[in-house]
Amino acid sequence: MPIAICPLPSPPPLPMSHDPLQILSERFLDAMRGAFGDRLPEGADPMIAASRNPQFGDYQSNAAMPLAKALGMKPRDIAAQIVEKLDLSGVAEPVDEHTIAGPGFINIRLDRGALAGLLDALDSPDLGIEPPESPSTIVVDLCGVNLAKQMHVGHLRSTVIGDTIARVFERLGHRVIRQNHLGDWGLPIAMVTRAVMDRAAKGEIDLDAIDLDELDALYKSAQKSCDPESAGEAAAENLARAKTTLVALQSGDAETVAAWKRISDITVNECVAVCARLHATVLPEHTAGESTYRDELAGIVDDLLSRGVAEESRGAVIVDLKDAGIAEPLLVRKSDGGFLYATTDMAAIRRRVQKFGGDRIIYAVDARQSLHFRQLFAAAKKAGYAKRPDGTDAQLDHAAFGTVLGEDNRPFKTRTGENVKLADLLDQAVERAGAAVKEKNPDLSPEDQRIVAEAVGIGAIKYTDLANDRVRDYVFSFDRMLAFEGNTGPYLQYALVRIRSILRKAKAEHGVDEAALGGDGAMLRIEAPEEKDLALLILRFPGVVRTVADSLEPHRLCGYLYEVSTAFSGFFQNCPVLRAQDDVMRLSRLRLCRLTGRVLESGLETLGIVALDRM
RNA sequence: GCGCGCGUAGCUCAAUUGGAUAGAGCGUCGGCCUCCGGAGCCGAAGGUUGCUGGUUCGAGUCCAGCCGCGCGUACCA
Repeated sequence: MPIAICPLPSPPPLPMSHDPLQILSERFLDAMRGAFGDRLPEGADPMIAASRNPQFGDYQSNAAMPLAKALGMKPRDIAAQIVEKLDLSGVAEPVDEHTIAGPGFINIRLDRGALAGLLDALDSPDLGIEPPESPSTIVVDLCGVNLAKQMHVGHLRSTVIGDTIARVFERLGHRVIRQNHLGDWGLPIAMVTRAVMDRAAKGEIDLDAIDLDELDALYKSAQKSCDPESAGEAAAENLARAKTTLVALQSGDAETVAAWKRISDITVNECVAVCARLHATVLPEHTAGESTYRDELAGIVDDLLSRGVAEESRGAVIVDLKDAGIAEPLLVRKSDGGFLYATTDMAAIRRRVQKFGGDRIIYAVDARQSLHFRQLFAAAKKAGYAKRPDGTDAQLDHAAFGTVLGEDNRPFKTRTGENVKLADLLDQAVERAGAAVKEKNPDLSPEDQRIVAEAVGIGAIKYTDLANDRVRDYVFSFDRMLAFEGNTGPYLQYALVRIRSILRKAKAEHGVDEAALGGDGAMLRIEAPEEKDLALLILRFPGVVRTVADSLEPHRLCGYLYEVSTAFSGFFQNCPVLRAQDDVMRLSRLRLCRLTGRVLESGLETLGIVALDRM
């Protein structure tokens, strides 16, 4: 098909996207083709971006500079020729002396009518995020609790970050499969199972009534009893009994399996309850314990050996990864014949890609396991376990996160060096939030205060965890996250509360129903600078959600929502809504409020943070 | 030793994946309530982005080498 050398006299009228980045990209690409024709390099990018500084317009194209070399021209001349062919009718203001600036930046200012039109188009049920033409299947590994152990801060990050990543892909219309890779197999599990069975036999515990706190204590004492350092002579015998229990468990001994199952149920129930309180979608059906792979492990190793992917070394079986640039091999079988977590993880990749149809497998796991995942991913690809039906490999990502630190900059622990129980941490946040709510809004009923405290306290913890750059460590501080100032969860919740308050009042005092504000009910008029700032931000929403999906960095959504909230505050301060000069302006501003509120609602929902009517 | 990560205002953190004059909050100083929720808004001061080179029109961002901190590094998970 021949390429049109001449610029089209008018842009194609349809389809009209509401994403300015896309519209401008198309217009600029047309202009670039018009200006340079066949000389335009393959894949030349208009490089449209929202401008950081209002003085440089609303959007800018940085296309001219990279083209300088290929075209053998000065960037400013290139920019001039692009602008010459540029048709921005119906989108942006005409060019002026500021259009080309610096080395060759092309600055664009949307015209007010187009801005309103774009906002209007975005004001759809999906807020400008259309379902993908072909949805992908995304598997998210999250939570990762261990049998007979309470959830602690380490699980907080995996659960919160993993759930948010899952929500982002769901928001974009993809199919998401959550996997809680429960640590329910192996020698440590056998130790605690043995301990539980012994105590039950002696009548010291009641298996029907035992709770996770007791199991947690038993887990620790069982570990100690097998450690020569603390148990001395008895350790060897205890360890031997644990190994015997492991064999019994593996061979399906009814009594052992029953005890193990009971421990598992208690753990999963408690985990699901904590996750529910965290407002994170982790349900019993997402549980995929290591035990569910137990029958595949021998086959995995045999398969790897028979195809030459793995080899024997020092009595163990390894996958050599030097060709992938990794010095350390992946161990898939110990010299005593036992399997390792790497073996299980290999089986998990195979299941997730080849059985579940995963296109992208994402692990929300501590950064300290980086090497393990580099090895695992390389080995899985080498073995072909990540291969999709079309022959290409699924994308494997380790969404690594840093450590939660205490005020002393050491990993967050109690004074005695124990892990902090996650449920206790949540209680404390809710209690502190409750005190603040009581002080700031004493008129709320006790019941409402309780609901608000729960949403604010939990939201504050989650938001802090999500708002920091994922891979960095961060310092846990109730005071900072509950200060209700700056980039915090409560600030976003408050911004939304104010919006909802206005909408309630609009109905009560002006009879304006919220539903009537969509579509033709209220014409948008974007005039004041604060209105324009807010409008431009709202238009960025779909792009931000996609960026989070690409980068797996939820903090980008947090930062964006914070910007929307501050822009709304500026608007709210300077632009009277209910007391606007006339009905048209009032309706326009109410609609802008509602649209802002919908972006915040959708954003908070994607972060898994509860939106409130009052606080 | 080797590998991975991090280093940005006094403190806690951003910076549209290489774009223009590095931005927020806290703290400090100064303003804004006959006004839709003040848990708010506006302003001021505060920076050699750990150091030194390099790549290019352009570097907090990429590369190399140092410095500092953290975490890993063959049979725990």
